[in-house]
Amino acid sequence: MPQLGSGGGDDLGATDEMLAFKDEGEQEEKIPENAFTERDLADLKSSLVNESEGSGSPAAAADPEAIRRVQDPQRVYQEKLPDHMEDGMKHQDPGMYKGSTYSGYPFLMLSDPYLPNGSMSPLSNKVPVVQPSHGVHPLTPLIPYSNDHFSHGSHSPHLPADINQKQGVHRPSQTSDIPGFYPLPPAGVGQITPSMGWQSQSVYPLPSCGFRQPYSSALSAGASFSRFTHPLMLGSGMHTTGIPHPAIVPHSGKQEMEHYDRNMKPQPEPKREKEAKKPTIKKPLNAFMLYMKEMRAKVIAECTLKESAAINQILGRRWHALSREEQAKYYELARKERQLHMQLYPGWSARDNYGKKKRRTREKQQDSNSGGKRSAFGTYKEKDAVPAQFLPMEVL
DNA sequence: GACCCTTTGAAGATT
DNA sequence: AATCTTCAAAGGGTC
Repeated sequence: MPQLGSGGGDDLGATDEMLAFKDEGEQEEKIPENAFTERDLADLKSSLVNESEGSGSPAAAADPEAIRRVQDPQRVYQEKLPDHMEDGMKHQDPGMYKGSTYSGYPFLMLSDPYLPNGSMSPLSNKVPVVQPSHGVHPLTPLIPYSNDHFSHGSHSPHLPADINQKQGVHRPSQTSDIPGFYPLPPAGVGQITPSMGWQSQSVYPLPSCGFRQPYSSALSAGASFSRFTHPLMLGSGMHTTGIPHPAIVPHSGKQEMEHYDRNMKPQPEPKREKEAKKPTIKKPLNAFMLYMKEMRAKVIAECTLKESAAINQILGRRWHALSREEQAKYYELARKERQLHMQLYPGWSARDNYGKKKRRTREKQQDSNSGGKRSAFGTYKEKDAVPAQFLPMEVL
């Protein structure tokens, strides 16, 4: 999705987090989900086979999602508000955050599957967002340092006070803000209404992918938990500060190890020291990645698919089918994720991981890119895939 | 075993 | 400033 005036340079990457929500009275734009999810798999499979479908493909033109999008030109994904506006919206738009219970960062309210005894929070059953049906919270990666390391002390559900000192890299503008990043709402965790949980919403009321078997949340939950392999649980992903973080990837052999401090010059190391290399710090997950992580198990269960490429296509469509409110939640989670990432690894840059994934066929990627920059039209590689009459003015 | 595929978003790099 | 490139997750498939 193209960023509109992303401009980087934001204090904490706050340019992405909020979508421009239009009038409150807007008709619920959630498409009849089943109408297109029923076709997800069929469409996907056919499209996978006929990957080079023409731009005028009837299937593409008839895609309800596309129609929905183009019929709602005011839904401009890339329109995002700065933080202060976002915050303003939060307060001014109780409907968006469902009764102002969203004033705090949800992950502070998470039940903690990593409790020493493995038990869930007694509140978990009240907070769907905390305990998704399939057990993978979009902020799952945040859990480890949210509870274990943020709950110590009454004031700081955040970072150890000396973290930046240890890092040796300072971002004064951030550090001063740290205490305000994850304010616990006065209401506390117990007052989160189920309505705020997108899991509780009937986003996918019917099984998708054309499969009739109902989605089994129990199965999904079990599957999710069983497949859940968090770095913390694996005993790795420990930050140098002692804070475990999922972004820290232990030396697995696949990726090179690199010190997270890019200010340090890479030094030729003896082979024997390779084993002691520090883990790679991964990029924080963006909103869509969080959404994928959350919903993947569900799609797999619904569609009995395992191929990630196919699943991701479905998820991409579903992502666009989400209401702005629902997407906004993920943008917010992603923003918090980035904030926390920046606090934990002040010297880290996405650049640090450049070159760690070797691309075998750059030409393909260039081709795909040249086919049209990715846009709010998602999987449509060319806008012509959508009849012109459905295209927003800005696209025409 | 490493990379591809596939998605969107963020951020760095390049033009 | 606009555009391009890379990586983040995931797991079956491919080489």
